[in-house]
Amino acid sequence: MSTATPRYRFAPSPTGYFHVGGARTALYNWLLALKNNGTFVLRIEDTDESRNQPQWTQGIIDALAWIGIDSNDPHFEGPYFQSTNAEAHVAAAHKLFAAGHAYYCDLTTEQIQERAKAAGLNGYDGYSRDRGLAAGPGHVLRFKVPAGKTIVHDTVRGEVEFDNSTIEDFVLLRGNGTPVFLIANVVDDMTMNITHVVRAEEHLPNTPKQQMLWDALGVTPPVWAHVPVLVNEQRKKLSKRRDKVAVEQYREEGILPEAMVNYLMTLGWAPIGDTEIVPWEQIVQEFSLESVNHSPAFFDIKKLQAFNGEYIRKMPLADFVVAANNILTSAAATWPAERYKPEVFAAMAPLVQTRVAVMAEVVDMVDFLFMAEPPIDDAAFTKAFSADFAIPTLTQIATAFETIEWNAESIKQAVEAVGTEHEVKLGKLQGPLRIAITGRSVGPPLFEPIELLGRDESLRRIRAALSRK
RNA sequence: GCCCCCAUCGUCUAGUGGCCUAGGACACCACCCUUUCAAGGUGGCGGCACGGGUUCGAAUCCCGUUGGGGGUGCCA
Repeated sequence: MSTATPRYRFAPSPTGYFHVGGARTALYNWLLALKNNGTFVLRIEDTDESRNQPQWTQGIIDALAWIGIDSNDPHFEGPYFQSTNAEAHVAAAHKLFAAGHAYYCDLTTEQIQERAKAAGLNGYDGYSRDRGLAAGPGHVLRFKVPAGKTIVHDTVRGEVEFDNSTIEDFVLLRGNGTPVFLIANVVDDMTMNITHVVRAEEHLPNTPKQQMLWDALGVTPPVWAHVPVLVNEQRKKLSKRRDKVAVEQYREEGILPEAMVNYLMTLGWAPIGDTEIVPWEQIVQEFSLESVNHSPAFFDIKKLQAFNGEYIRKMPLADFVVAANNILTSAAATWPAERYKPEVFAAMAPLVQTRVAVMAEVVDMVDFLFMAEPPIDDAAFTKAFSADFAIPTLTQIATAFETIEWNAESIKQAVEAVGTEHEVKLGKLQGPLRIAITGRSVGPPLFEPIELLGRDESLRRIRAALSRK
């Protein structure tokens, strides 16, 4: 509740690739820091014995940078590592013990369960509260939850009341003396002078416990805010196991960071007016925690892609060409690298830009220009060549192609002339031609790429298709 | 089981007691445009979970029901 510079924090654990839900939480904290001229503190919560991998930390920093959270920005502070502060966590726990707010217990998990079962209760019953145990191997330190109620003031949800009798005496220090998340998290927030804790709703049940810790340690708790979780189509919290949640994966597919950020911000919140596609600056200006929804939001990949398509179309052509070149020269390319011709793609780019929702799609859109033998879709081939006009018109088109001036306009005219003669509309007529040239039944407009491909290669492909039958 | 949160078109949302005959976006459908496919344009389909209150008046306030979700670790 400090009146000084607000300090927000994002505290992920480095247990894998970066989760879109984490991205959203980070974004909230970041934009609040920007909006209120505060600080965004990155703290890596790496105290899990087994699941941490150092390389994930860099992954987090890279992913944050990708969505615009720049570690060089003056609003950014960190990263800090929770494991570094283990001594402070233990010290705080000892302080709690010394002050009578905590006690040691030697019961094993199995014994606790047995007792609970016998008593018809659930969870730990406070058995060791008054046994006066000292620290020792296998003794956990538990917090002595006081009687009464704990009221959490949550910026997004209002007041949430918990009856302390429903909260068991939770563990602060493990049997081996190491601190547990609840205390580590609180002590770190304290030492880092965090004023606002903005995190996902799954932490709401932890909050009364943490608030009791702040109180017992004699420090005013921060402002709490719990934003709703992101869910999948089954309305379950997004999970690494069954859902596509890796930010890195979306990046690789060619989701633009601006689109990802904009989309994420429309989950649980909406900018003023009838437009959802808005610049980040506007979001920073209009956003408030008080206005975020209270219910979980479905992370809809289709809509993300629609946003992305719109962002792609809004890009200046030159930027689009650069972005596409990155994909086209990456491992995603389906042709030998030396066959790629940037100038050929550049000529095609305007025709491609309105036709892709994610950048990865440009590969299939132009592959026939760079592959020596683009594979032919058999079903599409059979269908296109089953028309009785197919062979005669295509044959005639080939003949015309031998002598016409070689540019898109006259190529189009030549094809149209054949269509007029056979009374076949251009839409139908181009079917066999398209298959012959591209191997597919759909794609970008045909005549420009035919020009780009060149007379000889175009004729070769048409004749190959003709003799395929 | 227990604790907590939540509830507007299929989905994301606008809406903070009269401006609501409930607005927009994605998806879907139709038409226009058109060189296939897109893009663009126009139009359409479709919603306040239910039941009680409060009020002159309720999507908006209260209670209950139902339905969802989260948590319930010596994980974070």
